[in-house]
Amino acid sequence: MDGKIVNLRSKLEIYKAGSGGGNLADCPVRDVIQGISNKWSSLLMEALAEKPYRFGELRRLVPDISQRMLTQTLHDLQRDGYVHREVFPTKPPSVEYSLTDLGRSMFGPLHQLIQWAELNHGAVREARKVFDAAEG
Amino acid sequence: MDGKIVNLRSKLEIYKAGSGGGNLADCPVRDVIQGISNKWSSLLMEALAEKPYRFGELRRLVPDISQRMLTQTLHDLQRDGYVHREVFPTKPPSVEYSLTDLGRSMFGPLHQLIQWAELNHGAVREARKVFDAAEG
DNA sequence: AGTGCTGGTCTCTTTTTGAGACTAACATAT
DNA sequence: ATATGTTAGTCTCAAAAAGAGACCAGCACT
Repeated sequence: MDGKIVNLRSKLEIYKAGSGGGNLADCPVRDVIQGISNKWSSLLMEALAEKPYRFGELRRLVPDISQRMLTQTLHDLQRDGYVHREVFPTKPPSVEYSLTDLGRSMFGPLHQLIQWAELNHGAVREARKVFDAAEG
Repeated sequence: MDGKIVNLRSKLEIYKAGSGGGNLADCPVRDVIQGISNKWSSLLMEALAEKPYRFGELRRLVPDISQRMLTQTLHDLQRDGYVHREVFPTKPPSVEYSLTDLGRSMFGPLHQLIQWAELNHGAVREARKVFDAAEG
């Protein structure tokens, strides 16, 4: 019965959940989603899901990210608890980035979305072509 | 057997899929993911998954989006084939936005991610608190 | 004649991102 | 001994994107 209520609940309620007044603006779900909805997060998560990487390896793996944005995105992913950063006292020092348990947990659904993109990028590209042709 | 090969394939390969030289830079999957990895797309998809909305309704539903970004995000979602835009010849004219089949298809995995965020935003917020306390 | 509603566009300012030089400490090559 | 490369960044400045808010046309209602 409670389950029924949950099912009937408007999907938007999930976005509002936890913000008493039904206010979308300061919503914890948005807060979390926006942390991973940026240009580089999903790509770096995808890389680190494969195996841990060092800073320079990631830079070579993703050649069109700037060093500045790589630093910053990794920092943000670490702050949100998805990524673990470990410094090894080699000379010169090396830093390894790996997914935490929380990161692996989040990567599950993220990977579903990436797989959808793999299967459907043809449809999306076709839609764009049609749209661009129609408006000029 | 083919399934085994797919399973063994590096996860990053999905991101590279289709770009012959293994080049991540112009990859169709990135192209699609970046179309929905921006500040407002997932929120508007969530709203339109509930039911079709008119422009002004969306604006009131998401009070902190600027009119300019609402126009632009809806335009981009329409271009990628997720959203249908229909103009009704009322006075003044009204415009209704709704999900297409492709949009509903994409919303499946997206919604999984949003649900993850709902379940885990506590952990993320806690991680941020710990991180911020540790570095000052 | 004035006001309001519609779904936008235009301009200006602030924020975010990108490109690239610069750092320090050590290893290796010349 | 001196030059060069490696590491993981930071710093500065330019370019792009986003936000704030004025403005628009067409019509209804008062």
